[in-house]
Amino acid sequence: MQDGPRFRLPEKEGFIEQLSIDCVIFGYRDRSLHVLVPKLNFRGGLSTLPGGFVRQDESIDEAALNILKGRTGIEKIYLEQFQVFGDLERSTGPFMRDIVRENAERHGENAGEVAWLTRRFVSIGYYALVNIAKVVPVKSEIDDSIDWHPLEALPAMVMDHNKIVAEALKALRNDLDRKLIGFNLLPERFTMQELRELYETVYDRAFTRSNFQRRILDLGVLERLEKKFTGAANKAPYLYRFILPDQG
Amino acid sequence: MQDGPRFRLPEKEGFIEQLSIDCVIFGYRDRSLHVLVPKLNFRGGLSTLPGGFVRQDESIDEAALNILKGRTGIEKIYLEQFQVFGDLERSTGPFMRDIVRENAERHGENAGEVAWLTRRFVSIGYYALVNIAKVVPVKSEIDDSIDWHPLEALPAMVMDHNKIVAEALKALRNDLDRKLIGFNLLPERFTMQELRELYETVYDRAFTRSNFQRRILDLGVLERLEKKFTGAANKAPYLYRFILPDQG
DNA sequence: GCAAAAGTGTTGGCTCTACACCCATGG
DNA sequence: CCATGGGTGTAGAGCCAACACTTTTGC
Repeated sequence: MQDGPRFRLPEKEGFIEQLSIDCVIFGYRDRSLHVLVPKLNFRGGLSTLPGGFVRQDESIDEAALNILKGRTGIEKIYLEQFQVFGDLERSTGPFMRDIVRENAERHGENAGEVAWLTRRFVSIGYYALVNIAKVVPVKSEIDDSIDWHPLEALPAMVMDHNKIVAEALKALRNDLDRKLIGFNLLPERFTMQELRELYETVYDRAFTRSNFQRRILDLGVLERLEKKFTGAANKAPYLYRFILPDQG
Repeated sequence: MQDGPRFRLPEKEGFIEQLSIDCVIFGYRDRSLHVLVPKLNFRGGLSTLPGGFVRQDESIDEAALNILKGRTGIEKIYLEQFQVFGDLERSTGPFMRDIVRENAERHGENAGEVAWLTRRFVSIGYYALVNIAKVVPVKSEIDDSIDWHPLEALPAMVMDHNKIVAEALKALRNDLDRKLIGFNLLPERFTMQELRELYETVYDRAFTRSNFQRRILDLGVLERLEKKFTGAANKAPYLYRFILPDQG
């Protein structure tokens, strides 16, 4: 993790007002899906999803990508827009107001400059899939820390952010098989067992080893590579790599 | 169709800026999906999707519902948020600028008051399913007319609105079977043939009559009602009605 | 009774699942 | 040569599509 410069809330100019982006960054480790969650350096140490705003000169996808790059250090990242959260009640919590007030106290600045942050926001939800081993989590200027949390043990987050994660998981379950995107959660080369365990984790159920292998290989999107000799007293498994179905 | 009062573009106050909603209203008639599309009363008679903005005191779902009510006269309407359109290029067309200029010319008002409409907009796409027979299309103040257009013969629309319809259709195809929502496009009571023809229209392929009937009835969501005597020299079909799977 | 369309039953093929079997690996 | 885990083959169940057969209706 890196330390950012002195904290400063973003300024109003240059952003679309009352529109935000929240990202659910999924990683996979130890047979658990993990979510990358920063903890704020304000009282209570509240957790929030990594998020941001949309600049006037970038598309919403670019905005999401920039947020994701900034938090993971990864350039090419798989992301999917899955839902917009626009209820009235979602922003009425006291937490943004507290943040703005505390910010003013700390820096002796005019709280009015960032008062726009306390307004109601409509937020576009994106989820991202990353190879957890390649991520170097980067905390932002307003974060105390940023860590991977297993889905089963997420901290309580501000506003509706826990609900956003739940919806992201639904979307992931809906997409994983149809869009063949699971590979984004694994290293470039992986064994069939690793892939199967990933599927079992996402869908929270067992897949018969032999049948899973056949089903996946029949898709024709995996290239078989060399064997992986683990030193264990058993047959060495093959490594596989994902190859795109023709079309560049 | 009704005539609104004298045309006036909406004013900035009270809305979230640079955020809009576009609705793809699907109806079904003559074995074709139709979309309700207004034509603007400005030069060229451009067509656009029914749309609107989000008031500060309403959720995005409420905003979409209000737009839909206003255009169809229907209170209870099935709608689904399916995608956000936020590319930079989408709003760069000249058409909104023309509308604002023409409005100023017509009413001798200060174009600056509605200049906010010429800015970049991020738009939330909703699709709605309605019983076409129950809809009384209502044109807005800036419309010349509003009509149902078969999907195969949509007019060219402004900005990316044709693309929005295409994405709405994809979403509908993805949802129709999974969510059992096709009934929203039909009258309350319908024959199995009508339902099958609807499916054939949406998916643009044939379904074997007998197998379709079995598959649908096995879902256990249809109530069989009285027979429908058409006067034709053949067996009278049953009418069916959709019943919600338990839970109120 | 005949044509037309609705409703029901039956057969065959395809797919998925469970499970058995063989193979490689290192001790 | 044995224990362990990976890869492949096979039989059975379940699902789905095609199609045949029966029933109903009005002339």
